[in-house]
Amino acid sequence: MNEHQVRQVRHFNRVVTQHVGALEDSYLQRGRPLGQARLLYEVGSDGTDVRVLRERLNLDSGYLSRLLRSLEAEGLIQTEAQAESDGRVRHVVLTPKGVAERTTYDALSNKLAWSFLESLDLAQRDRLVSAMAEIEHLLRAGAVDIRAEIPDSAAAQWCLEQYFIELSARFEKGFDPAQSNSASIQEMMPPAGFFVVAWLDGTPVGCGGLKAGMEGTGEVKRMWTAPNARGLKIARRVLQRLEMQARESGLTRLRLETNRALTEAQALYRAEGYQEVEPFNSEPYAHHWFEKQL
Amino acid sequence: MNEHQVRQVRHFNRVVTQHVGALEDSYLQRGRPLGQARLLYEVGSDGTDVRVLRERLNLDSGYLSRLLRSLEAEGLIQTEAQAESDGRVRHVVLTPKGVAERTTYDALSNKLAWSFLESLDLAQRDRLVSAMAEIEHLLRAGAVDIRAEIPDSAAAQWCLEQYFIELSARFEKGFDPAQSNSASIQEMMPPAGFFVVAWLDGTPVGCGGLKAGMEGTGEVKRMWTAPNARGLKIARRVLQRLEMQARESGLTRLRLETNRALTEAQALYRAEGYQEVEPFNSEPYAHHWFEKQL
DNA sequence: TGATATCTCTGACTAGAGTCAGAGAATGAA
DNA sequence: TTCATTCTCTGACTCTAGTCAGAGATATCA
Repeated sequence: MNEHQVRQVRHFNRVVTQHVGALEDSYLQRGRPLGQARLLYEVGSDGTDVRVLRERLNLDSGYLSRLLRSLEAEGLIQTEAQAESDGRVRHVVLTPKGVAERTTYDALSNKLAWSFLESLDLAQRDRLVSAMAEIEHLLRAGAVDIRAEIPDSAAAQWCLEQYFIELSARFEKGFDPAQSNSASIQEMMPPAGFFVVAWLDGTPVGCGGLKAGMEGTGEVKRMWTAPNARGLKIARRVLQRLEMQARESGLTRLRLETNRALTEAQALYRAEGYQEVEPFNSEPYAHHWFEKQL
Repeated sequence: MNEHQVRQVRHFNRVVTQHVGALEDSYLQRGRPLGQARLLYEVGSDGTDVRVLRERLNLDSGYLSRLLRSLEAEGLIQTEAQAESDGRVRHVVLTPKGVAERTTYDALSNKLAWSFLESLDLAQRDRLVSAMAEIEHLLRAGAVDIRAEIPDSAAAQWCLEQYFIELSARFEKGFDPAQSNSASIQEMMPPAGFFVVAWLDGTPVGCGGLKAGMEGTGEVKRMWTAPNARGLKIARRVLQRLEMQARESGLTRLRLETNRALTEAQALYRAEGYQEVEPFNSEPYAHHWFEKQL
């Protein structure tokens, strides 16, 4: 734990919350409690079911109901049961006045954001905005959690499915798992193997499997990262996790094969110390074979 | 107002507050309201006068008193009148238990900060930390406010004093305002002239004056930036503000002279379009004379 | 010395945010 | 058809945070 870095993060948190706190104040200017303002914002211009609001904002149903009542009393929203659907759930829509009010809040948010940029010159604004993008990106990367999972869990299966779909699209001749060398659930499950899923904000965004073989050699299989989560170094972390597990299981060598279409994967393997070797199997979809001593 | 930038700032604010909000939750884990926790933290290991706390945290005195009472009831602090000083003000110190508790909060903060870094690799950590430093720096730069001020206001006088102190230190032969060409209060005050002070967080951090002369020519004087606020482009903004004012007053040319020790000032003048010219006065401390057509 | 100001404290109050228990209507499963 | 479940709503609370008005002690100014 690098103390200088921790101190910088703490200081940053303090400064930024101070700045951002100004948003709450500007929201309160409208003379409406924050809870109501947030709710008004969340209803959105197309309307929402009450149950969805409850879930999204994570509110007690009684509390939410009261918030809705007060917005309704102000003439900002209307709630009604929607015909043709579950008669228990109620649908909330903004009245014209509500739309106007929401627009005002939106403008306030814009104004606050602009106040961050306003007195900077153009070059500084660019730097600020890209530093912000960088931080978001890295926070996102840091929020990824890599967890062991059995390969027939729903999450793992979903990842594998996405993986196959992607291979079909990217390989010149498509991809049919049945034609390919095996990596069955059993083979990637303890004690024979190992499987990990990468999670981000409650959804799986990547996976990878390890299949133990003969003579201390394991095989890395099914490495995949969701398209919307690339650039977060997820595959690298998955791979490192598999290697860790391989070492713990007493394996001394890892092998893998890959298709020439998957250039970013090859780059990763080389960067992580895998050496290209002669084909060690007859995988029909492979063009490159790699190996690493653990 | 660049929409893309505004959107990025808003998004950043959302993401970051979400992340940082975790701190509050972790503070609440200790089973103590946030207000008390903050106060405990602010008392610090050396103790503080109650009045200072009131001012720093901006709390109502009744409210603060009650918060202190509850921390006292928990055995975390002690308040006592300090001998040898104003008998009205009370001094708060942490008990050993209070010190321990404060240390725990500190550790929680560290842990949260660390959680930002934890699952990043070393290169990513460096990038995160420097992006954070960059943002802080730019937010600080953005918070600088440049305001017109009469040059005998307390803030202006303080700046001028600091300016003279700095010149004395930096010039080879020291600096004596009496030896130097004049830039009196009258000369830098409307209608003859103009004076601006740069403010940051309620304290003056820079200044600059404009002295109108003959034939549409004005002189820029007393450009200064506080050492702890350099790198924020304050001098540039002050200069631009003076030029704006000069144009509004119908001036068509600005002049200024400077000492060879002030290299960063010369760089600024050149960057802002000032041309070095032959000496146009006999200022004894000057080595370079500049001029710009407005 | 007396008037005024300052500092801390107590009492009485408010608003926001949220929790919890249950009621009533609609829905779904056996 | 019945029984359990889901969804929304009302009523009754709680806790935190904060405001406001003064009281009592101490300090300062004229």
